[in-house]
Amino acid sequence: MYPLPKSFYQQDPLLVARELLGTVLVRNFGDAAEISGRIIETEAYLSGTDPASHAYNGLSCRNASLFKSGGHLYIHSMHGHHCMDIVTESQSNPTSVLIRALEPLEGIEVMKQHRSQIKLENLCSGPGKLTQALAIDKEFDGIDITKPTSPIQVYCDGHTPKKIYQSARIGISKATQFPYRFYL
DNA sequence: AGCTAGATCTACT
DNA sequence: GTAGATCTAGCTA
Repeated sequence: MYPLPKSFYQQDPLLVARELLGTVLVRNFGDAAEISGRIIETEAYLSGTDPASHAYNGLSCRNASLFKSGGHLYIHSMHGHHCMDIVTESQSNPTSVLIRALEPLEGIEVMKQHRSQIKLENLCSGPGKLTQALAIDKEFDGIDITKPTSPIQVYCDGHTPKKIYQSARIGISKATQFPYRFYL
């Protein structure tokens, strides 16, 4: 069980999206409480050629975190929910990986409280659901998750996925043909 | 100040 | 599977 290093995130988002599957996302509250879940669904967003990316129309106030280096978070709100991206590559390449779904591991009772839901499969099975379950909001936009003090970390625990599926991305209106979604 | 788009969720059928 | 609720940033006037 070791945290993924900064160099891991500074690679191609398509590779990072695939390799993140099966790793463990940990939400640390500073005290004993901890929530974690295994990443089971991701999507890659590219720069330049990808009209679906929030970076496509250039730098603005809301997407500034996308223009940081790999290993930072990009949190954006929409439809009354928050979505969480991990930024990939470097400042000159505003790419990222959207975390779409987790399999709950630790802190399931706390997740249920955050979500007002009791069914396990409803806790983290969507980008807006998992941010709510882990109590992630705009406060976390732009933080560096490779720092040991970060309240959000991603660990590799040696788990290797059996089979990785790939398909078109979900919930977008542009560039829907690119198969940049990965899931277990 | 008003309008729209947007990487969604829930409850219901 | 579908409809309706939901919030915010960014744009236009």
